[in-house]
Amino acid sequence: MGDTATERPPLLPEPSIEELRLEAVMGALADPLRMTVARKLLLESDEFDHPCGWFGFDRPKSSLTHHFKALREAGVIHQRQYGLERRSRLRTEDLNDRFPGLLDLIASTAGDGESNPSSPAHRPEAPGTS
Amino acid sequence: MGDTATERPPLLPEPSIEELRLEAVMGALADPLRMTVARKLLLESDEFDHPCGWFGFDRPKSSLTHHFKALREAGVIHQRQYGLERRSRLRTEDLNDRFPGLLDLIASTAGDGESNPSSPAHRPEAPGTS
DNA sequence: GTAGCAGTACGAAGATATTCGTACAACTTG
DNA sequence: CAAGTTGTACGAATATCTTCGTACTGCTAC
Repeated sequence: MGDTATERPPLLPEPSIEELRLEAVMGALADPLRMTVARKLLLESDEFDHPCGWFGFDRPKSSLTHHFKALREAGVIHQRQYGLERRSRLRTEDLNDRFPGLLDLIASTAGDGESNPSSPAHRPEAPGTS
Repeated sequence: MGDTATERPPLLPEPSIEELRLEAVMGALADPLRMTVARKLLLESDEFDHPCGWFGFDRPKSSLTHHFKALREAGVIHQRQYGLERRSRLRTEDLNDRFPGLLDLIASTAGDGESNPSSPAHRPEAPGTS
């Protein structure tokens, strides 16, 4: 598994660093589900991209696609086309560079609202194939 | 009279510090006009409450009332009933206490979008009652 | 007392965002 | 190769937010 950067699938269209606007980012993060995505990506993921099934939401798939797209278009996450599935990753560097303190803010308010929407006996297990 | 704190008009209903939610604050700040209000209050005002005419927006009055109410209900500003007019003030302490770094974020992105919508020859003068 | 001013309350129209069902495409497994 | 799985694309209904016009209130000035 030569995990070099050049081996990765292309990046889906997204705003450049210069185009990032604080209002748009905040608008994206105003939704509880999307805030949960960003927080989970920030706290529980390392450097790997995660498919949208990794988050353990029980919403319809179409809704999830919509929200992830909103996050990408606001500049909060990267999205790559890993073959069939589209994996997401927080734009940590860009956000820290453009809006220093924002990610700390998200991390520090972790226990604020709802963490996992609903999956009491259905823990989000790793997408590993057995 | 002595201008003590007890002399001031009552505070309009607002969420307590414990009730402040980051998502709600970000939702309020997602609007350009409301972001401008918060930024202007943060950078150009001292400790005084300002009437909504101080900001120099040329929108209809009803719209301004709506936006200021949204800011208050999200917990971004205080509002007091100074006689006839309703003056606004940033909840600096509460926001810094609850979401440290947020105000710095707003201040640092000052030159991002639009600053003053329109008031070239109508500088905001102090609301002093002569 | 009368006229003028500034701002809020209320209601409705319009735009926008969210939610979801269904159909389709590509990979994986046996 | 056939079946199953996962996720996206598209479209429509719903809910919500935004915007604005109008009417009303209370103070100020002369």
